[in-house]
Amino acid sequence: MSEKQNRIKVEGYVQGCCDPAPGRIPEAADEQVRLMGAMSDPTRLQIVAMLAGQDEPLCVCEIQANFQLGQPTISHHLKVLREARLVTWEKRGLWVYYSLDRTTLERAAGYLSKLLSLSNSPVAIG
Amino acid sequence: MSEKQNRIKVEGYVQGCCDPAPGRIPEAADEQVRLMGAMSDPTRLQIVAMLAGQDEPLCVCEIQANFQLGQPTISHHLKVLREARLVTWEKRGLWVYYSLDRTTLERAAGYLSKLLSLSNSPVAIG
DNA sequence: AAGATGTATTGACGTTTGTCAATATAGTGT
DNA sequence: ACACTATATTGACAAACGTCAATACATCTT
Repeated sequence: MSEKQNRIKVEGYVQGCCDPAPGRIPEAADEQVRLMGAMSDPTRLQIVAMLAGQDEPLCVCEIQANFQLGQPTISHHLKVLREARLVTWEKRGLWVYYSLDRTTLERAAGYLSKLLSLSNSPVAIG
Repeated sequence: MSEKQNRIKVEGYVQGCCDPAPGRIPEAADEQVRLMGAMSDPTRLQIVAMLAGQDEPLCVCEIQANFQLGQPTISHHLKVLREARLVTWEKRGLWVYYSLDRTTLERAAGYLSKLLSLSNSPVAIG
């Protein structure tokens, strides 16, 4: 009554050795997957970090000047960040200015923190 | 003396319209890119979330039972999480048990939080 | 109206990624 | 020794991704 031995045989061959879900499956966290994906490229994460360190928005060429990448590539990365809602943009004349969408980054940071706090809550001691 | 007009012409054609780095470029955050990459797949993020909600480690088959994916695919995702040091593993008899490496997840959460706190510090009000 | 400039879009191409089927490895029980 | 089981590894393949060159679009200047 202690060891793991709940294998289930169906019609002679093994269907699966263990029960599916332990506790509960946390929701799929669909948005979080997209956020992590948006930040999983070195260029994009650095753009996010650049914008995070800034009070004023940055125009595309200012951003581009920090990388050895062509302008279309930077534009592409900015589009990914835009679609993930990690940045907002605003057109002023010829220039387009990007800034960090802090509420979105807060959701990402908050999600990871929530995961960390899921199971180190002080449980029953008796 | 106010508008953006610092284009630099070199030998007749434009070299770049803007100065490269504003403030400072935050370090490349190499590990963070790998962490985000490891969590940018729905299956892997859900595995992380599952482990986060658990006090006891989970064996591979328990994890697999929550997905409609083959065993080699789950094994592959676990390998990615292992290499990112987001999980630790331990072999007990036939089974391999995985648990969350909280210190790594803390670094990821901490990094995002640090980005958020970069520029909303109370600055000069005069 | 015409040229120049900042940015976005398109299309192409090589690389990486997620998945599976097949196989290998290691431990268990008979 | 042999069958069985849990997990990892390998190889293949299609889909997604990062990058660039070329082009389009929008705005400014003259």
